[in-house]
Amino acid sequence: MVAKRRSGCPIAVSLDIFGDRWSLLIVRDLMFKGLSTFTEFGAAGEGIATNVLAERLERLEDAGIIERLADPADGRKATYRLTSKGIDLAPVLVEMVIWAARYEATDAPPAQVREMTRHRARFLASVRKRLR
Amino acid sequence: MVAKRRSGCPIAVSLDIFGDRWSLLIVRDLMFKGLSTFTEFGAAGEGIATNVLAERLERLEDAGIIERLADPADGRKATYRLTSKGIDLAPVLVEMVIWAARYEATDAPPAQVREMTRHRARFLASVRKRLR
DNA sequence: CAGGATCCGTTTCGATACTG
DNA sequence: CAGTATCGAAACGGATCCTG
Repeated sequence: MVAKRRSGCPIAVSLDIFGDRWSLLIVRDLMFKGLSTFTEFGAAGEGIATNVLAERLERLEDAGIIERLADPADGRKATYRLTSKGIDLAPVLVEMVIWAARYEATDAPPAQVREMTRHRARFLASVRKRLR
Repeated sequence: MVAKRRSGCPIAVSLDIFGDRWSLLIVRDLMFKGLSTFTEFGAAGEGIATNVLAERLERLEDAGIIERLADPADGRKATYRLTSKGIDLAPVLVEMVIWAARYEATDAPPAQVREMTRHRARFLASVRKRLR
């Protein structure tokens, strides 16, 4: 990891998360789709390779955005979930979804997207409650 | 450019913008720093190479997020500015800045960041007004 | 000189195969 | 199931060159 360069604007320091396609998708899957295991991310994403997935999960964990919970009964099994820092990414994700639904979506937005758009605050509250 | 894969969630279709570090920085520079020329982006960013900058400007223009305005008097000179689609990225950027300022910023947030955090709606309105 | 385009060595990515 | 190892392909960044 290269040392962070200084900048007047704090967006810059978070580019490792925001500037990466896979990290964002993993957070989305955790936040909106209720996924939590390695295999689920691999299957549900848009085709992330296993090595890349492993590296991004580690990076997100190092950044304190997700935490890894090893199953005490079965060492092989592990689940991931968002930390409070990760949950606080919800407004960012929601704004992305709203923007994308408006300008980029090709098919009709699903119900969840409509809920985000029409009742943003209520939707955010329900996400927080569910993930906590 | 690879064909877009289908997905239930519209974030996926916008990864060309959201999943790229440089595109995000260019939009930020246009939106919050008032930059508008090739050279300004190159100097003010965190060290983007000219070839990469040229390609991202083209990509953002193709996506309809920025538009290129050639100076009719001086063919050498060109300025870029956000389209309305690009301006509508403001809420996303603002949420990113707020999040980053809370969790990642190492130095005290500048005045602009405080304004975003404390008076989000007012700040967004002023951005819209200035960029229109 | 501004705004790129081209070339090229290096890094990173990603698909597949493999392993505890 | 949850990841490593490998390796070719793509992207990056730096320098330089081109064009108006």
